Amino acid sequence: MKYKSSFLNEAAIRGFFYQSTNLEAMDEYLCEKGRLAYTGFDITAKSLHVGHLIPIFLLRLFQKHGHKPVILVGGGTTKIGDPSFRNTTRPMLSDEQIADNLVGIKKCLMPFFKFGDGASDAIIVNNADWLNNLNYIPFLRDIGTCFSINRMVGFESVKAKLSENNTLSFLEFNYMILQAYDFYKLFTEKGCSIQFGGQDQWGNIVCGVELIRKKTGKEVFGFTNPLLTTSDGKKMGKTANGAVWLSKDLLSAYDFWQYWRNVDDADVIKCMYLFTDIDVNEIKKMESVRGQELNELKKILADEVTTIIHGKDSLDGIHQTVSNAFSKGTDLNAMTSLPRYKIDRKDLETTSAIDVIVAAGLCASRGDAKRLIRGGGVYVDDEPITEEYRFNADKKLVKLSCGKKKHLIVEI
RNA sequence: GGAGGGGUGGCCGAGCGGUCAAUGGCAGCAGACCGUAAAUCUGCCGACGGAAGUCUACGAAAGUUCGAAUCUUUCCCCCUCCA
Repeated sequence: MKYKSSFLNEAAIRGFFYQSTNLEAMDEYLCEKGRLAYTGFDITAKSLHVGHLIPIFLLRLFQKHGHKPVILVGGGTTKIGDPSFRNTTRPMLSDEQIADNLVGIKKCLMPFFKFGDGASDAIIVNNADWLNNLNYIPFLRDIGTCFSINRMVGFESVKAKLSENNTLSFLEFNYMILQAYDFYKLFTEKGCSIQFGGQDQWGNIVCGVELIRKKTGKEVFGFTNPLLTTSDGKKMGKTANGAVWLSKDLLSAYDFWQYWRNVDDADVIKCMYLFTDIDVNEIKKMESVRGQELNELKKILADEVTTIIHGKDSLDGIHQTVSNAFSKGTDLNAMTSLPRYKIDRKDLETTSAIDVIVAAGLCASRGDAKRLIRGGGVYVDDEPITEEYRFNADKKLVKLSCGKKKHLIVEI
C-alpha cells in the first residue's frame, strides 16, 4: 500500500488523484476517521451534469472511508462566476435564477450521500450565508491584506486568461479571494481542513490554504482530481443535446443509461473506477477485456452508474426497452422507457411522419426531418421510409426511429 | 485622452459592391462498415415550401446604390500601441 490512509489509497487507485499540497501530512491526517473535506459547486444551472461527477464520487469515497463530506453550494460565488481557464465571461444570473437552480442542484446531490448529523454524515452549506453580507472595507482590511496581486496574476488559471487578450474583470478577479475565504470560514467554523476540486481549481485552492496559514498559522490541505476527458482528450459529458444532466427532468434515465452504454472503448475501465462502487479488485480483473466483449462491461457500467443516480427501479424499464429497441420485430409494449407520441385516428390522413418527427422534437425543423429521410436515416418499424410516408391504422403501436439510436413509439 | 485594428452562421475563420444563405476547418447529424465503440469513406448541415421561390441573417441604426456582409454616417462593444 502506497499510503497510510485507506482513503488516499483507494482514491489513487481509482484515478482521483492529480496533485495535492503536502501529501504526507494529509495522509497522516486522514488516518483518523471523521475528518472533513469540502468541494464547492457553483449553481449556474438547474442540474448538475456528468462533468460534476468526479468531485461527487470523490466525496462519496471520502464518506465511505468514514469521513464527513461537506458540500458547499455557491449561492454567493455564483454571483461572481469563476473565471479560471475560461475565455468567456459567465452570464450574470439573477437572485431568482440562483435560488431556483439551488433547489434542483440539491436534489441532484441527494442520491450520492448519507446526510445527517453523524460523524460521517454529509452536510450542505451555502456560501451566500457568509458572503452576501460582507462589508467591503472590513473585509479588505481583514482578508484583502493577505493576498498579493503579484502572486494571483502568476497563477496559470489567471495567466492563461490574460495572455489570450481576454478581459478579466475585477469582479471575476475576486472569485479566487472569495473561494479562499470560503475555505477559511469552513476551517474556522467547522474544522474542515481539506478542499477537493478539479485540477483547474488548483490556484483557487492554494489561495485558500495560504490564507488559512496566514490567518491562523494552521496547515490545511488541497487535493485536486484530473479533469474528466475522453481518451482522445475531449471534454467528457457533452453530447449533441448539450450536457449529460443528472436530473431526470432534463435527461431521462433511459438516455442517461445510453450515455454510459456508448462511452468509448478506451474509457470504460477508467469510468468503472471513477463512477461505480465496484470493488477495485473486481475492476482490475476486467482490464484485460478487449474488443466486442467490452460491450458487456459498458452495460455493467451503465447499470451501476444509473442505479446510483436514478435508483435500481429504473433499470427494469431501461433493460426491456434496450433489448427491444435494438432488435427487430419485438414487443413495443415492453419499451416503457421510450418517449411516446399519440396520433388520433381521425388525423391519420393529415399527419405525416415529418410532422411527428418535428412535433416529438427528434428534428429541429421540417427541412431537417426531410433531409434526414432523404438520407435514409428514418425508419418505421425498422424499414426506411420516404417523405410521402403516412401511418396506417393497422397497428396500434409503431416504432419510429431517427438513426439507430433515437426511437419513438407512435400510438395510433 | 491620442493613434490604429476589429465585431461574419454552435465555435474558429475567409470574403470586402452583384455570380453570397456566405470558401475552408472544427463540432453535429445521417449512410456505408460494424460491436449501440473508435478510425475511415460518402452525404447533409438558416427557416418555410414538392419545386420555382419567399423570408430571416454577416454588432445596432440610418443612408448611398438598380443592387451592400462588402461603401458612408452615427452609436455600442472588444483589442493593440502611446500618454
